Amino acid sequence: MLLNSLKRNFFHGKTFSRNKLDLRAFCSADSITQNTSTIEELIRKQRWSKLRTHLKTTNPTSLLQQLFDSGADPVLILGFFNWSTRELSMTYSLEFACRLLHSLANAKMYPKMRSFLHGFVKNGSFNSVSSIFHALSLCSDSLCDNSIIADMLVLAYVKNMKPRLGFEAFRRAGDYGLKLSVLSCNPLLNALVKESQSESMEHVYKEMRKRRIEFDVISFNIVINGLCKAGKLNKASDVMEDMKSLGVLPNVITYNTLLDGYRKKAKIGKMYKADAIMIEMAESGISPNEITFNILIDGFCKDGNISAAMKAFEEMKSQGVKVDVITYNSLTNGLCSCGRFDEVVGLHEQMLCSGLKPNAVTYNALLNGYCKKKMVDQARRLFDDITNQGMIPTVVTYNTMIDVYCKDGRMEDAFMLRNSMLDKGLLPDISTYNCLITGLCRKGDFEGAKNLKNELINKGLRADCVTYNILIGALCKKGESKRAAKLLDEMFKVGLNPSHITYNTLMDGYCKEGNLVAALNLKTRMEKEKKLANIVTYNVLIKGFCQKGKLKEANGLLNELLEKGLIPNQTTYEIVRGEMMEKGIIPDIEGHLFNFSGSS
DNA sequence: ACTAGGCAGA
Repeated sequence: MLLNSLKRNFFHGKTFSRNKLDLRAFCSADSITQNTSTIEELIRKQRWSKLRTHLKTTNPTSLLQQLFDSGADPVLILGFFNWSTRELSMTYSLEFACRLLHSLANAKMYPKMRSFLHGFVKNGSFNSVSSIFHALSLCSDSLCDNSIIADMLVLAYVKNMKPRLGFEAFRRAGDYGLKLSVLSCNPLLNALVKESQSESMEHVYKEMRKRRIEFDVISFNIVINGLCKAGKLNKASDVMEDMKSLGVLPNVITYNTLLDGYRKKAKIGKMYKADAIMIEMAESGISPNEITFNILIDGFCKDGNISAAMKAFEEMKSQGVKVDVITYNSLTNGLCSCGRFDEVVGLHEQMLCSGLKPNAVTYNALLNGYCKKKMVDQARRLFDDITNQGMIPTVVTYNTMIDVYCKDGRMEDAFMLRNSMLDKGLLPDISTYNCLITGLCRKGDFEGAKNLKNELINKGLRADCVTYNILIGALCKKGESKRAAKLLDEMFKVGLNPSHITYNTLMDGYCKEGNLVAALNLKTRMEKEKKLANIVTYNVLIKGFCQKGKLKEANGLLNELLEKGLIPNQTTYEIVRGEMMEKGIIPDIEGHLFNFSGSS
C-alpha cells in the first residue's frame, strides 16, 4: 500500500511531488526545498567535501529520500548514490536502487543503467536474485521498464562472471512475465556453454522459444556450439533445422560449428558427415573459409585419415582460401602422430616458402610425435634445439618433455626440467604437476605424489579433476579403494565436478577388490550426479561380475547397456570373449557373444 | 558465435 502510493508519487508527474514539497515548505520552519536544491547544486558541481560536512547533520539515506521526493534529475541522484556508496561505504535498501533504475529508465538513460547495474552486481552480490525481482516489481508495474532492467541485470551478471546468477535472473524474469532480448540472452547462452552447463543452456534455449524471444543467427550458433561441445550432435542438427524453419539462415559459422562438433568427437570415422555438410554449404551458396578447412583438416588428421586431410588441403589451395599456420600445424601434428616424420620435412619447407613462420605449436607437434613413438633421444635433441636456437619454448613444450621422461621412468630428468622452467620464466602449471604425479604413482610412490599435490596447492595452483583421477587410480591399484573414495568426497568439498573417468576409476578399484555392491552403489551415485554410465562404466562392471563368476548379472548389464543405446567396443568383446573361452564356449560371430546367460 | 600443441580410466 505504502509502496504503491510512493511509486505513484514518484513516477506520475513531478508536479505532484512539487506540490507536496511546496506544502511541506509552507508548513515547516526550515525549508526542505531550499535545502534540497542546495544539495543538488553541490552534487552537480561535485563539491564532495562540502557535501561531506552537510552530511554531518543529515544522514545520507534521508538525503537520498529527499532527492527522490523532490523529483531531482536522475543523473544527480545516481551521482550521489555512487559517491556515497563508494566514499561513505553506504549501503541502501534495494528499494532505492530500484527507484533509481526506474527513474533512469523513464529518462531512457540506458548506458547509465548498464554501468549502474554492473557495479551493483559486482559489489552487491549479497542481494539475492529473487529479492531484486521482488523489489523491482514493487517499485513499478511497467512491464516495459522492468523488462529492460531485467535484461541489463542478466547481462551484468554474465559480464561479472556470474553465469549461474544470470541464469537464475533469466528464470525469474520469466516468472514475472518480463521479456528479455538477445542482448542478454546470447551472452548468457555463451557463458553457460563456456562453463559446460549444457543442461542450463538447453533450458534457456527452450524457454527463449517458449517466451518468443527473437533469435538471431548468433543465438542459434551459440546453442549449436553448446550442443556440439556436449557431444549431442543429433540435437545440434535438429536446432539447425529449427533455425531454418524459423527463417534464420545458417551462415559459415553455423556450418563451421557443426563440423567442429564432429571433429571433437572421440570416435573413429567421426568425419563421415563432413562431405554432406560441405555439399549442403555449397548448395546454400555459402563459401567455406580458412576456418572451415582448418577444422576439416584437423578432424581428418585426428581421425588418422591423412590422405583425406591432404585432399582437403589441396582443395583449400585450389579454391584460393588463405592457408595459415594453423593449417600447417594440424597437418604436422597429423603426420607426426602417425610417425611419418620424413613427410614433415617437405611440409615444413612448403610452410617457410609461403612466408609463414612456424610457432611454438609447430615444434610441439613434432616433439609430441617423437614422444608418442617413444623416441626419447630425438625428442630431447629437438627440445634442446628449441631452447637453444632462439625458438620460444612454452609450458606445453616442457610438459611434453616432462611427460615422456615420466613415462620412461626417468623421474630425476623430469624433475630437473621442471626446475629449469623457472629460469626461462615459465611457471609449471597444473598439467606439469599432473605429469609428475602420474610418474610418481607409476613408480609406486604414492606418498611422493600426495606431497606433490600439497606442493601445487601451496604454490597457488588448484588440483583439478585429472589430479584426483590420477591419485584415485593409484590408490585403487594399491587395493585401497576406501581411501580413494575419500578423495572423491574431497573433490566435492573443493568444488570439483568428478568426471566419468573419476567414477569409472574408483568403480574399477571396487571391482578389483571384489566389492561389487560398492561398485553398483557408485554407479547409482554417478547417475544421481547426472553423469550417465558410459561404455567404460559397463566394461568395468561386466569384468568385475565375470571375475566373480556372476555371469547372470554380467549378462544383465550387457542387456542394459544395449537398451541404453550404448555401443559395445573392442574391450567389451574382449571381456566377453575371454569369459566364454574360460567356459569352453567357442565364440564365433559378434551376435553370439551375448548368449552366455543362464550358465551360472 | 567457429579453427592448431601436452596430462587421467576398461
